[in-house]
Formats: sequence, C-alpha cells, structure tokens
Amino acid sequence: MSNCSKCDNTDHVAKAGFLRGKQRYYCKQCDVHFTVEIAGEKISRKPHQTTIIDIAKHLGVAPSTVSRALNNKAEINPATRQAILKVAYELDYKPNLLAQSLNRGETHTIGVIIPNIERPFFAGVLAGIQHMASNAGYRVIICQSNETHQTEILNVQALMASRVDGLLISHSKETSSFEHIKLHLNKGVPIVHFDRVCNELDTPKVIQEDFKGSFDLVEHLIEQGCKRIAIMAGPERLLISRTRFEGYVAALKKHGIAFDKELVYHSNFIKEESSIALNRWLNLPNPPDGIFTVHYANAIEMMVEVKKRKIKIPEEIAFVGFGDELIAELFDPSLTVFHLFPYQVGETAASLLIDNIIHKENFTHQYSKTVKGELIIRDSSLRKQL
Amino acid sequence: MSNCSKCDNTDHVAKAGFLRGKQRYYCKQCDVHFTVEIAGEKISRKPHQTTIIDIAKHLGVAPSTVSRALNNKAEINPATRQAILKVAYELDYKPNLLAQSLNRGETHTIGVIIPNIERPFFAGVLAGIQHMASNAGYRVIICQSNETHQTEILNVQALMASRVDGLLISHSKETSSFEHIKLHLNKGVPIVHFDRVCNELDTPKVIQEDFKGSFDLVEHLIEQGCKRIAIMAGPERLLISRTRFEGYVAALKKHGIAFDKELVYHSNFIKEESSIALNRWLNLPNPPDGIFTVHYANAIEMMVEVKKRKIKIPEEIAFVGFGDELIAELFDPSLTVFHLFPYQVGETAASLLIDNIIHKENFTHQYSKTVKGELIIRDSSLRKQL
DNA sequence: ACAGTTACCGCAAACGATTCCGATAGGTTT
DNA sequence: AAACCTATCGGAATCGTTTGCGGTAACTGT
Repeated sequence: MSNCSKCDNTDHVAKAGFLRGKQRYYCKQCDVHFTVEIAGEKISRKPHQTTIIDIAKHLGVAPSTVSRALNNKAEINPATRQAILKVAYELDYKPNLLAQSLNRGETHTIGVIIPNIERPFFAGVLAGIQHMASNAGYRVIICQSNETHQTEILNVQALMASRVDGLLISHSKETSSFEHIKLHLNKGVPIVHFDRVCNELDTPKVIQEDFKGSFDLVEHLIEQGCKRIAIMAGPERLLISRTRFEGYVAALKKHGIAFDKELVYHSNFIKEESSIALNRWLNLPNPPDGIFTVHYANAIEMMVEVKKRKIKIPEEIAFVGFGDELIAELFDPSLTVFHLFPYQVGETAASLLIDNIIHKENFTHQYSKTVKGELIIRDSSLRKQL
Repeated sequence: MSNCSKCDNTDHVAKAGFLRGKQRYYCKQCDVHFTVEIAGEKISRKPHQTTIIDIAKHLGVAPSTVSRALNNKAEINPATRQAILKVAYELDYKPNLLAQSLNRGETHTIGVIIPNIERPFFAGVLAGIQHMASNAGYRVIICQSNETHQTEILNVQALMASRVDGLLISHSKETSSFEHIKLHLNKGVPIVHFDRVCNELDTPKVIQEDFKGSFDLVEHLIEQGCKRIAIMAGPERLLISRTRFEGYVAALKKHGIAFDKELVYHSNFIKEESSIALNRWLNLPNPPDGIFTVHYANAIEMMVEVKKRKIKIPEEIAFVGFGDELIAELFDPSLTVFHLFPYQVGETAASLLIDNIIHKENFTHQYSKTVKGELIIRDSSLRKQL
C-alpha cells in the first residue's frame, strides 16, 4: 500500500482501480484519490526557445514589463528597457509569432489562391505579391486550386482555418458559384480578386486590359489585311474570357467584319485543343487568315503545326495572342502579343489587400484597378508593307 | 467626486492623478484606487468565431470534454461525443489552428526557400512540394532569396519565427557560408536541401543527375563529332555548378579531348552573359563547334544570336543544355537537353522532410536521393548521320 | 505638509485549445 | 457488503504574449 498524498499515512488507504496504467489509491480519511508517480521518467526537458518569461525571470521583473519594453510601449523606464533589450539579445530571444497572433487576433499572413503555380503568369504574380507583402511585413501562404472548383473551396477553408488576415484570389476555370467567398466576405474578411475576377462579389479587383488587349490585337490583324479572324477563347465561365471575347467582337464590328461562330473555339486549357481547333479551322471552306489565341501557348502550338504544313506565317495566316513569356519573342516567327505584366498585377493586388487589412473599418473600396498592357508587334502578324 | 468601487461611498474619496486619460480616485478608508468607467463605449463586441468553449457552454459540459470529443480521444462517452459533434457542426466550429499550434508546439507548416519563384524550374518544384505537403496535411510558406545571401538569411529567420516544422531550401547563388542553416540544424529543426544543396551540412538532400547529365550531354556532342566543346557553367559557388562542370571535364577526359580554359565561362545568371560568352568564343582563333550551357535559357539566347550570324546549327555549332522547359522543344532548332523533373524533385524533398518531421527522433538520414533525368536529343545537336 | 500628480511596474485575465489529474457514479468481485 | 474497478467527465495548468487596471514611491506645487 502507498502513503496518502495528503496525510502521508498508509492507514486508511485502499486500492481504487487503475488510471492510465497506474495503480490508483483512495484515502478514506482524507477523502482523496491519488496515483503513485513512477520514479524517474521526468527528465525529458525540451530544448525550449527563450520566452518572455525567461527574460523576466532573468531580471526579476514581470513578463508584462518585458513585453512593454520589447514592443516599445510607453510606460516604461528607459533604463529597464535597455536592460531588457540587452538580456533579450543575449538570450537570443525571438518572439513566438503564434502566441502573438493568437493574442492579437491577426496573423500578419495573407493567403493566395491561384489555379496553378506552374503557369508563368501566376508565378510572376506571386513574385509581385511576395515582394509587396514582405515589404509590408506580411507572410504569404499559397494554395493552388488546380483549376477545380472543389479544390478552390478546400483552399479557402484551409486558409481561413490558418486565420489569414486577408485573401487574394484568382478563380479556377470551373468556378461559377462564389458562395465560398461570399461567406467569408460577409464576415468581414478582406478579399481582393485579381486576373480571374468575378463581378458578382463586391470586392476590390485587379484586372488587366482584357478588352483593350483583345481589341488592339484583333484590330492590328485587320490592319494587316486579315479578313477572317478566328479566336481561341478561354473557358466560357471565366469573366476574363468573356471580356476578351467581347474585345474581339467589338474590333470586328468596328471594321465591319461579320462575326462567324465557326471561327470561335472555347479552350479549356487542355493540351490537344490547339490542334483540334486548328484542324477544324483549316478544314473550313474558307479558313481563317488570322488567328487570335487568348493564351499565347495556343498560338505557339498552332504555329508549330502550321509550319509543318508549310503554310506561311504571317502571309497566309497571322497569329496574335496575350502573353508575357520569353518564348513569344524567341519563337520563330516571333509572336505578336498584348504583353502582360504579372508582377505588377501581383504588386497591385497585394497592396490593395494590405491597405484593406490595415484600414479594415473605413476602407473605401477601390474597384477594378487596371494594370496596363502593351501591344508588341512581331513577325507572326507583321506582313510586308507594300 | 465619485463613489468608491469598494464601499460604494464618496466620503473618503480623493483625486489621485490621471491614468490613461481617465480621472483617478483613491478611497482612504478602503485603501483602494480606481478610475471611473466612461459609460457606454463598451458595445464593440467582435464577431467571434465559435470556439470550443461556446460548444461546451451550449451543452453544459467542460471544454476538455469537447476537445476530447473533437479529437476522437478515448475516455469519452460515444453519446456525448455525438452530441458534441452535432453542435460543433451546427455552430460551424472550426478549430483555431493558432491555438492548436501554440499548444502542441507544432505548426503543421513547412517553409520553403528558393532563389526565385519565376524560374520555371523552381515553380515546378514548388508545385511538387505543395502537392506532397497538402496531401500530408501540411501548409507551405514560400520565401524567395532573390539570389542573395542576405535575403536568404532573413528568409530563414522569418520562417523560424513563424515556427515552421521544417525547412526546405535551395541556396542562392551567393551563399557560401551556411551558419544560418547550421544554427537551426543544431537545434534539431528538420531541414532538407534540394537542387542547390551543400555538402558542408549533414542534411538529407534531393539532387538530380548533375554529373551524369553533364557527362551524357557532352559525350553526345562528342559522338556527334564535336572536337571543341565550350561550357557555360553556373556560378562557381554552387556545388551543383561544380558537379556539372566535373561531368563536362570527365566526358572530355574519357574521350581524350584536351580541356581548354578558354572554353569555360561561369555564368552568374545575368542576361547579357550569353552574348558576352558567345562573342568571346566566336572570336577565338579556333572557336568551339559545340556549346553546352548548364542552363537551357543561355543556349536559346545564344542560338538566337548564332542564327542571326547565319552560322548553321548543329553543323557548325551544336548546342545542348539542362532543361525542363517547353521552349526547348518548340524553339527552332529544338534544343537537345538533359531533361529535368522539377515536380519530382519537389515531391521527393517534401516527403523526405515530412518523414523527418514525423519521425524526428529516430530518423535515419537518407542522404542524396537522386531524381533521374532524361537525355532528349533534338535538332540542335543531331547532325545528319552519314 | 499634504493634496494632487506622475512614472513605472506587477498582477491577472485574456487568446483557444490540449492534457494531466483527480473526482465521481455506477458496476464487479470476493 | 465491503473492496475494487471502469467509464466518463470536470478543473486547472499550459503554450507565449499582450493589455487593462491597480499599486507604490517619488515628485510637484501651494
């Protein structure tokens, strides 16, 4: 029998079952339960990062004082402050951001959701976001939706669970319902859309010159003498696709060229689509003499095919597209593009979001900041001037 | 005068200075100080996410019980457990990851440091890391060193401050001292190197077939009849550059080709270097008939220049390089590469790290996992067979 | 000398979740 | 029926920081 933990006596002690593997006792007299500690086994002390309490003990002050000193608060004696700072340095104190975040209710982290990090455009955006964020003292957590609605929803949940201070999002090609965003928007979470924005939600947005870019590219083709211009448009659900499509239509209209449904193909970001669309067009009774692909990669892929067939670019078919990639410049023939600036998109979006986070209450929404693009005319569309 | 907060009497109350803007009083009798609360001004209640305590109150149980139910612990009545789960669902409870992390001492987050997210290789690696990490329930924080040593150090500090559970790193081209890593390694932080690894540190590493790739590419050039092979090597500080360089040297040696210092140029990832190196080589008394660039982009840039000069590829000069980019395939002429698999590198590194995190104690280091590459012979080096 | 004031600091309660213990109530054994 | 057990739950400490508020000593002016 063991000694009671209270009266240190064994007289009235009786066994009282097992608890988590240990024998349990009960002292009738003291009305107390207890288990016996297995001797030893208590040495495992973790390495332990220095905390504010360590500093406090070290100097014989209260943790609150240390906190005040470290955070440069008022009510503190400059002398003690210096002393604390010194010890903090000596003990290599690093504040525990988790504890800070928990206490302050903000994580100084922003979440980013993009369809795919491997797309150079988004990588560029990310770089811009990172740059702006880290300058403002914010960390960045990145999620990829992989172009699926479901994953996007999971991403949002994961980021909100991580208690990010704000959200930057470019929707997946599938996304047509926005409840998962609305939910958190209504709770007051700052959210900024970029590139693949949506109009149904009342968020600040960063877009590009999608309409103008399309319009300029198509008009350029027309000026080069193209009469039948095909368009490889983006997924229909995306607003950005529709806007670009409208630019195409508008340019045709302005120049009195009839719109032909046969010349429209809505891509879905699948690899084989380029050759499918191209073949369809080339087999038409009167095939196009100009092709506008919303995504530069499609133009390149098509040009590869067209070159194989010994069709002359740009004389027989001219190509233009949106893009920001080196390949457009280096490919032979070089591709005329409406050049995009993903880095700027990222910077703009991030700064908008951070503004929003900091001035949460009285944030006057600034909708639709537009990052300008640039029409770069190259060999794929530039026909010899007569 | 105001009523004492204790005796609720005004008799012995006297003013006692100002405290944070409010008038302060002192009750002699009760020996008590107090300030008067400005009426109102107390309504600002935050929206408040449901917590474990809300659930507990809702059911009249203790928070600890709720925690046990939610975490599927033993010692809990299935009935209460169901009840708790139900309420949790109804109240849309989401655990506060911050609080969990603080308590458990782990964040379920891994930090990644890469030189530049815009380099497609690293974007690919990131995608692999993300995939593996999110499957294992880990979040990912990404930092860019921008190829500078100083930023890399700051990155490490930032990530450690965020209390990441482990670190994945590919060093900047400048990094030649590794104290900033060693420091945390010694504290027991799991760290895995990938791609740009370093040998001075006792960490698991994920590398590629750098030696073999170089060797194969150069040997291929030799088999195609090249006698003088130039190399555009990487920054000298990087181990990966040195390894690749050694592969080059070894291939030359095997085939009895003399090593010529004139044919070596160490790149530093600066844009103009391609033309500088190329010009230098072309102006040599006996210029190279084969060029091996460690980075495919340099090969492409050089080929652009070479094409302008009407020098024939591959007949007069053949090109090969490391790479994983579409442009290598689409460029004219298509580039022979030792194809890399960044996504796999990322996956491997992440799984190694997560293994390391989970089995922290008894982790048997598995050094140098190698992700295999693939020699893809294309037009830039394939001379007409006689 | 004393009310009134200031400067500085400590205490303790948050933040949200986990977990070690001990406390019950109701069984089972002898 | 006493002795022992099990299942289940509550209390309180803990993680590391921040912060509201009260306490104390010393200082100011009259």
